[in-house]
Amino acid sequence: MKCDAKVLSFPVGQGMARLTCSRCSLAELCLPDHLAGADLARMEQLVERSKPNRPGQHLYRAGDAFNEIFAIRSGCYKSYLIDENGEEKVIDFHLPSEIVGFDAIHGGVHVSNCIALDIGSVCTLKFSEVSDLARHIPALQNRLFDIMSHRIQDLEIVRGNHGADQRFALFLESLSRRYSRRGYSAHEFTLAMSRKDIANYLQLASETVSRVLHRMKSQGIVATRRKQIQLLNPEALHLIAMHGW
Amino acid sequence: MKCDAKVLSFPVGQGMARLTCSRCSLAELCLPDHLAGADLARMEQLVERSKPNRPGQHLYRAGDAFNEIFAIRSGCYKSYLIDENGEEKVIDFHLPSEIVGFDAIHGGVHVSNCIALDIGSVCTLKFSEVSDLARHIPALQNRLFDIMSHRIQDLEIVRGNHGADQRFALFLESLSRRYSRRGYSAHEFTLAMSRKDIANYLQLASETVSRVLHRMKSQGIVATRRKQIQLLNPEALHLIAMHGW
DNA sequence: CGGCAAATTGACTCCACTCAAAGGAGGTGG
DNA sequence: CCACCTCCTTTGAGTGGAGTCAATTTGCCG
Repeated sequence: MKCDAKVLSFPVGQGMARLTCSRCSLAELCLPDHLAGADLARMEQLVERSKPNRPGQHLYRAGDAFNEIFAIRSGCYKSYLIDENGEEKVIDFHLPSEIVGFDAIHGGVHVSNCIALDIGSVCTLKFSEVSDLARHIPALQNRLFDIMSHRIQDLEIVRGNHGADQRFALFLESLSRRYSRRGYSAHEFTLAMSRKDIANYLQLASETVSRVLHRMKSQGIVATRRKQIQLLNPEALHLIAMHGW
Repeated sequence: MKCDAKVLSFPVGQGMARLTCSRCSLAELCLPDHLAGADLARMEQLVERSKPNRPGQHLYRAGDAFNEIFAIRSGCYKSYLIDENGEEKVIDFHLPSEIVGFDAIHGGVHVSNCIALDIGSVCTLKFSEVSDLARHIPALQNRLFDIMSHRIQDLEIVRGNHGADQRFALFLESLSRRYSRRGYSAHEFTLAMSRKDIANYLQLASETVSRVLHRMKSQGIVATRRKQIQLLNPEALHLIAMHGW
């Protein structure tokens, strides 16, 4: 269990600053958005920075007691369910600054699983402390409602009966948008998840994802090398995302 | 526009009680669950009872400013989107005690539409007032988080790549469960929505819904007369819901 | 009764799944 | 360092289930 978690959590003075929300580049996309001054300071005291997760490590599993929510600091995480037949169902992928765990407030027990797809780290917050604090800081309460509302919006809007190409194009556009908002390139990024995971998420067979990708590559819309993907023709991609092939 | 809304909202003394949360049979499924005494009284003051909605009347439309959430008192409502091609996409159906509007907190503007499918009525609550009050009543804040979390859970879990029969069976079971919790029969209820709406919601063609229904009727699993449906063999229905046909 | 919309039924098509096999990438141990 | 193994990905061929188109029946409301 030897790892440099301590170094990350409590860096040793000089040069490297302590990682606080106020210094975090993701703060404005994350929980403390619209918080400042004393409010931000109080909020920061609730944050516990965990040691990095290795690929395959779980943040939580279905059945675990719900106590905390997690703000993703780095890496890519996957939420999934195991259905009554033992089949895995990918719910969503999560990128830095996104917050996971809200689906477990109701019932007090996690219903989904969350696993790291690559090396990544999260900030951990006891939900009871966050909600207590929210009663004293309206902006924080608003922020919590806003995040959950946003999640509901996303889930409601995703529902849609599209063809395979359209679904995949929408998926790429979603990733592109989210990456670029976080300061990464909108046109070249890493697909941290396997084709199988993508397929499962999009409710397609993994072979179909391969074929879609092949079609898009042959038309010069995207290029791939290993897990890297480039969007060479975002306009064409957008057309597919809108009106199918 | 002549209707007896007034009678429903402000009944005239004798016999019929004023409709307050404390006297509402749906209270424990609705927003004021776990509230009592003075807290419940303060909460009730925020509630505004609207006049009944006629079929086809909108509670809100996409683009409307978001100010209030609605607790459904009676009737069946439908949430839907209009996509970029002008196609309607049914998000969900809502039964009494369910609360709609949470998806509009983020952005402050409604993204979905909500329409009455039959005669029904709702309680209206200004969200800003509710959230202000929630800061003083922890149980109310918890309740709000709980309801939104529950909604997220439901939306996450529904995602699934099933066959037509399985999807329809799951739909019937969901309605059955919800109706029975509300004191209605679990085995006989009204499908307030059209076949087209059901099909749209389940992401099927309406013809497919007809065929599924035909198959189930011919096997004695359900019976229909007009919009009424009876579940004659819930066990068989459950098998279909679990493992497909 | 008449007219219109919703629901059903039938015939045909097509897209995505399944099954199957080959090609690559990464990891392990000798 | 290479051989081997395994898992992931890609590619191909054939099938099936749901969609589409079209015609008919049923129910609804004036």
